[in-house]
Amino acid sequence: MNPVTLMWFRQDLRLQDNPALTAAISDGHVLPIYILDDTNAGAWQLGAASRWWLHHSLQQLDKTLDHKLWLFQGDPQRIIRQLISEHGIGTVYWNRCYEPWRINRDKGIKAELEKAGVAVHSFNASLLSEPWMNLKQDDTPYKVFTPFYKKCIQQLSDIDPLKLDSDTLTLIPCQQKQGKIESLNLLPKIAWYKQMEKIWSPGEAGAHERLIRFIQSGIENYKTGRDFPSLNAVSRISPHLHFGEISPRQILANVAQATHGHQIEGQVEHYHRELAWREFSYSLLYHYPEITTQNMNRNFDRFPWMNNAKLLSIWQQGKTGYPIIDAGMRELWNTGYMHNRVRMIVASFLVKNLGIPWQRGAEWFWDCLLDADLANNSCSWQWVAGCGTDAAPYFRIFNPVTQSQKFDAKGEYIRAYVPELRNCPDKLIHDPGSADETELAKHGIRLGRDYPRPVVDLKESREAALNAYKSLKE
DNA sequence: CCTGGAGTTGTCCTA
DNA sequence: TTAGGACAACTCCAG
Repeated sequence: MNPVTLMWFRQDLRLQDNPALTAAISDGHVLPIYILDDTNAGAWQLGAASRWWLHHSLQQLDKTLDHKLWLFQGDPQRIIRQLISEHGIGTVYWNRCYEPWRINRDKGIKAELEKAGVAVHSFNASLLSEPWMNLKQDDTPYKVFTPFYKKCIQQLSDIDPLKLDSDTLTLIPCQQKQGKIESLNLLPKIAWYKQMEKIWSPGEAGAHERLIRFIQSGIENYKTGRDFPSLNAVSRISPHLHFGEISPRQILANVAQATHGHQIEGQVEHYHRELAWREFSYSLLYHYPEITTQNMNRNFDRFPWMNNAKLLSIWQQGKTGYPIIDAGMRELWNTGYMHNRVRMIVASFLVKNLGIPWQRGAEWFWDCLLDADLANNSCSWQWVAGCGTDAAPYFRIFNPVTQSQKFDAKGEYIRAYVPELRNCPDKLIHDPGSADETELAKHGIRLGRDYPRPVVDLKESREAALNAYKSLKE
């Protein structure tokens, strides 16, 4: 009789290019499980949007596993211990995760299992190179992106994804009660996700469809197009990537194959850089786990933040009176996503114009983003706030009106998410707060009633931010 | 250890 | 209208 092996799915909800699964199959009959772990996650339990995604992603995974995915909720150590004793499992397989709390948890589980004579095999399924592999010559981690990127590219040799022949897959069928995704209660009571259902297709198949769409139209204009939120020039693959429905290796291989001979190396290179940013964030998180809450640059610990709860709430709701900000925040709320350019603008606004600590922004994104990812979220917020290692200089403060004129000149993005400005002419749409009120009235907009007045003065708040940063030096 | 060059994404003012 | 420089210094990284 074949031995039973345990395949523990985590952030790798796919069958193809899944090293742990491939290894588990070659070793015996596979018992595939997923565990919703709210026990060990602390402050980083899955946000509401991520739960919606996970629900559907698990549904898809279960389908491709012939409805044999076992689902659990609770502390994985206890659950796995019990499974091993009930099913005589000799080996456990998983792909590595890199969040500090998951690393600690997994270490504990591995230690217990090995002590009990159960073998544990873990693999890299979600990064191009392990965080402890891509180091400087002196074996310390990189703190600056560009040299990290150069090294990262040099090390890329083998990007051939693993192929899985599903005929070789022999799965242990689960009992009725362990097969119900509904029992995980991942969906909210109020169905605010209707919009998301229209836009997104969680799961492995959806991930590949999304990538194909990007390769067919998007990547050929990626380098410049990626800055314009109304264009479809970005991949929108981040939530798929976060849940491991597709691997960076698969992305690279598919992009390379599809663009070969198309003479768009410059565009492809820029896309590679974005994947490398993800690697960089994971490297930073691994080597400096405190970055999820603490300033990398500790000088910022003395920063005179305002902590205005009312302003935070106005920002969250997208009612700041600056249309590009409000459009971004409403895109986030309604679709679980925000275009990268707009993420930078709204983040700069929160931290520098509203004077609110980056952690508050990171928490909101964590709850609202379908692609909420601890490494990317923490590093990106620190970058914007200027307290990261390789951060934007402090005097680089985005002006939401200038950015809007530059990257959404015709207001298409704004109109898509701020319906009350739909009839506002291009000339006024970027900054209705300083427009002539009789002029606005002609287009049916009364400030303070149809659309909010600006919550802060850009010039004043910019000055205040610059002074606050200066005060760090004293 | 020393040295020189470089560092994702901007804005504003002046000439 | 447009182009160029100031904004600050500091740390990182490779040679």
